[in-house]
Amino acid sequence: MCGMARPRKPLLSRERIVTTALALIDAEGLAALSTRRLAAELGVSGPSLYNHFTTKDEILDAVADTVVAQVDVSTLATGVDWRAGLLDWARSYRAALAAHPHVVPFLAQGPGRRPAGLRMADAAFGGMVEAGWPPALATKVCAMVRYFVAGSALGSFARGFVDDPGAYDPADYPHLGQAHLLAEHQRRVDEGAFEAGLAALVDGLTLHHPELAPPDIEFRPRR
Amino acid sequence: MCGMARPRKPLLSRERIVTTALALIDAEGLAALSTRRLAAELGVSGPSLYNHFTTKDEILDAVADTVVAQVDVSTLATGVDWRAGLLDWARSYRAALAAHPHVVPFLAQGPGRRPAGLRMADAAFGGMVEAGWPPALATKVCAMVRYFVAGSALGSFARGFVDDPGAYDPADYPHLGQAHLLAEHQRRVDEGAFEAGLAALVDGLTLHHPELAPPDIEFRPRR
DNA sequence: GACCATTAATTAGCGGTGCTAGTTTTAACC
DNA sequence: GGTTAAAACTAGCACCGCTAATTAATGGTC
Repeated sequence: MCGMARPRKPLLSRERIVTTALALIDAEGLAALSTRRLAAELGVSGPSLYNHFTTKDEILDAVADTVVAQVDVSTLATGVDWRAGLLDWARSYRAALAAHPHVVPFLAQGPGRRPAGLRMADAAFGGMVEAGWPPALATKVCAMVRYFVAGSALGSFARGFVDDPGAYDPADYPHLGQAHLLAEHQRRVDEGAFEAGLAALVDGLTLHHPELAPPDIEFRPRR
Repeated sequence: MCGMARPRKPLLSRERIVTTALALIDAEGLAALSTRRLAAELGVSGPSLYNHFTTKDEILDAVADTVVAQVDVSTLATGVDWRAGLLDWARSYRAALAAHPHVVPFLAQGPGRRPAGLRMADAAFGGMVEAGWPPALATKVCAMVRYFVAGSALGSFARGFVDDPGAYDPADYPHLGQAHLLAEHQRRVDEGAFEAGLAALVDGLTLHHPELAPPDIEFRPRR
């Protein structure tokens, strides 16, 4: 009779499902995202999700794409200064991923056919090529930025160590006496390492490809 | 009577469980590792595993530790040339992780209390400090190497693109016309990007910290 | 050798999982 | 107005991590 069949107005939409799923993943991790749990969060009963997505993986794909869609690639398009474009892109890329670290393992499978990931790849590769990088090298530059960003967003380095002064016995690990202090400096350590590594990467690339550097950059060891 | 209780010789051991689990993960991915499936692979019935590990996560921890135990940190201990130590460590680190990419998301949660991970962290940090790096910088150097290595082992850049000439419509992605060709050059692209990025990283660090460079290194743009 | 706690296997089963099938009601279209 | 499609539901399957209770062999102690 009235067993809650099709409602007057749809209770679900792809967008609502995706944003709720992302919130749940952020709050409780990838493992907490089950179809029943997500449906409960949406005030709906289990299999209703399958009227909007054919598979749980498809939901995850959509979640991943909305995360990548937050990356700002505008500076890459200027085409004149690849260093500035690369720095801005990498920082925005990392910010987007680090805001949702539990999604990173899924993201790192590559863009595949996800439109936001492909738009980013297109902008990054195109920007490097237009700035003068030969295509084969531009590919590698994009790859190494992805490596560095994904690795830094995948898991905190500092929080990988336990916050327990007795955890690291000096007899076993003579140099880790201060390691338990890392956790409380997480942001400083992780962001500092990312910034220092990114700067080293870009300057190393500049050093190895001086023909692409704008003429006003001078590279000498500062002694 | 004889319903297969305790056998004459133990059928399982922690080591056998771990190596079988790693093989299963390598062959079919993390999701394929279920306790029942692993037990079947070992010729044993389900819950028997819990006589040797208290939890599935504990099995995964042990798997992760055996992967990290493959990393060679010997060059880090020489203490004189941090550049050579860093390069050797990073290459061995990447080789160990890339041999088992499905374990990387788990590994990237940090060493925690896993002994092999801690031995590696101790050797890397200690090696940098002994080579002259101030501890705060040595920490960041170790972190950025982990970022780059984990990111590069997490998922192939090249195989992230679909091997289908029609997958990337030039109207949508004007610069991705050749992207479908990446898959067949996977090794060359991924390893080339890793090597180029690693070299850039190390040379960038050398550039930023000339006081730590051995005197025979000359850094000038080669025009 | 008798005894006994420990160990390592077993089966049964609980609550949770992704997903399918089939049902019911409403909306949208011609 | 009648038909088709859409969007919710319930029931249920095979699998999941893990617990409990059972059984038999081991290793140590008197």
